[in-house]
Amino acid sequence: MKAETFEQKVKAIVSKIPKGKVLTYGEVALKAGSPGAARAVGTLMKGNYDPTVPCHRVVLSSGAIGDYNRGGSDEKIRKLRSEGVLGKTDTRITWA
DNA sequence: TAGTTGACCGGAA
DNA sequence: ATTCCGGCCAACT
Repeated sequence: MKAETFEQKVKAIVSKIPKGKVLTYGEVALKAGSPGAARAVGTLMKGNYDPTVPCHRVVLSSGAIGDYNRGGSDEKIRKLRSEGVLGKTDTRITWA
């Protein structure tokens, strides 16, 4: 076995996020095997973004968007609206 | 090895 | 409703 870093695990999980859906950092961390490591997830993202990892589909559990290494929250929101996750004027995630 | 940092989370004032 | 605080985890220096 090899000791994979969270970076590898998180990347695999985030890349598995279906289109039109978003996960929170806490959810990703939970699936990564470490519940509560939401900060660690963000830490890895900011230093390791990948074209195969739609990190723009990862948002804060509070409903906020969070930051983005590719154009700020504005670009991130814009992508989420393109996915249909956010409304045309919505800038926050809304769960049922 | 230990210390610091950070795209967070949740509760309290 | 907004703002402040502490806590959690992993990576970086």
